Amino acid sequence: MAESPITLRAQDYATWYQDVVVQGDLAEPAEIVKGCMVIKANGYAVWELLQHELDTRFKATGHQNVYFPLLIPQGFLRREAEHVEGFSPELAVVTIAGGKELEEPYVIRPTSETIIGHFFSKWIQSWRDLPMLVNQWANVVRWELRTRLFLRTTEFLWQEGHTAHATHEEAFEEVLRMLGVYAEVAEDAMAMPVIRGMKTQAEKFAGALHSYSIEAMMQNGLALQAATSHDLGQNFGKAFDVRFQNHAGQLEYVWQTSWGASTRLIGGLVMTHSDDKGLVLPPKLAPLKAVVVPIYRKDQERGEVLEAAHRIAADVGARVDDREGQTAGAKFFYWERRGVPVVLELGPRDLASGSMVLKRRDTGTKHSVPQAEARRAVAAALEAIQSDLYRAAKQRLAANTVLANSMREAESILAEVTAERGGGKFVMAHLKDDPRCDARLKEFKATVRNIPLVDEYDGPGKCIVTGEPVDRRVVIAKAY
RNA sequence: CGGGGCGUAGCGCAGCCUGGUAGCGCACCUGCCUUGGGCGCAGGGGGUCGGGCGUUCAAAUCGCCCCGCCCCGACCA
Repeated sequence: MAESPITLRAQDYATWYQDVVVQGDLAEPAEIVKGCMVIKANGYAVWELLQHELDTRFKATGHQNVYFPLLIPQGFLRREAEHVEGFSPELAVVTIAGGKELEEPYVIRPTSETIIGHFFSKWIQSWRDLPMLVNQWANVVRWELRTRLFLRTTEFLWQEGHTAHATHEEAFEEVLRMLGVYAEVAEDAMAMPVIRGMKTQAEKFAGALHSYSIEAMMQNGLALQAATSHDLGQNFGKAFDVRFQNHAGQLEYVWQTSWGASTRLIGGLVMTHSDDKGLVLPPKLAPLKAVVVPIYRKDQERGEVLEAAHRIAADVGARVDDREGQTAGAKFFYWERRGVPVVLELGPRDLASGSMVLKRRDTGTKHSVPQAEARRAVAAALEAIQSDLYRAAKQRLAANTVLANSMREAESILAEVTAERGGGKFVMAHLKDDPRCDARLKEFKATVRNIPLVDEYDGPGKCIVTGEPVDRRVVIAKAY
């Protein structure tokens, strides 16, 4: 028996993750371009399914897709003080183009609030132009020091929604609406439970009034910020002079929002469901839902088996793995590593009995099914896998969430946690939204993930740093 | 930027200390054989040993310089 190409989770979780991504043919490190990755066909197909889940919901909530330039005049970033401070360290800048030094360098967009603010100011004159609801699917570049496939790469793919509204109330509704869209895609399509909440002032988006996030728990207990939605207030409106005339004829600055989710979601998908054998994909995001692996010895068997395999595959919408020169066993491992939810085994014994063997990727269980019921059996299995994966993830989240009532307690729970070793928890504690409190957590490399919108615990309590009253517990964890 | 490690076939590595025909496993190609969880046998192709300079009759191996990558730290709305 060949040795598994995948490091065991218990041995080194971070290496396991990298192995699953590479062996599952999702992506590989670009190597020749520091910190970047090549998204391979299997990974890109997952991304396309995710895009579809998101995009249809964006459109259903009234947004239209647009596209803005990759390059942004450097001066644009400086117009919003917090924004430039937050992003400057991680900018890639173009200083030479067409063989000549540019008078004003361009930055490669790390996000597009600034350039979109510029155009909003051209497009918006009247209350009749509002709300302005646009979304962009794009690539962005952020020069991070530490990269990991999908979770944090120098260049990544994402969508960024940008909206402008006449009132703060309306903008705030939009912020929560889109956070809800993200949560729905995470939970329904990705089978990944999330906690909706507000970021602390220390952790918010550079230039926002408030940021909101959905936070998921990976198998090693680390948190992953899966998507964000920002209440930008009038900050960018003022920086880019985006004004409109209200019903009374007065000029007002617009209230803006922005919200984004990226290819990072694929990393979350991997670390929510996959196992020591490799990738596990929830059926709704599996590019291939089922594969038929034919098994035969003699030429005569081969013909009969392949014929039945193609008939069944057409019936259930599966692919037949009819590659020659590879044994059935090798094919089982191949599809297992790639996360295909259901594998149907079909050999001479099955032909004789008019059945087939259905194997679930998530549980590894096999059972025999009459060929006549193939379609129904596969559909039922896919449905069961989708809901079982969600249930298991939800259970893990609950099992690894703990309460803490002092800083010492929180620290002792999280101090030794790393991405490699695992053992992470979501520590629920009362903490004031004050950068000095965030700073105390940083001493042991933890952060406030968010302040949940819905309090599922014991309501008000005393901040474990300042002793001041706060109205609910926050999520403290180590994060990617 | 500080500390550590590594560059030898597509991938993973040995060889270097003690200079003397560039090797192993996987992958790949051909043929036969096999196929219910990574088949086997036989034959075969593939290398400026990261780059430059030096020492030497002779350098993957010794010396100097340079480049790149990885890990830990710092950094990561």
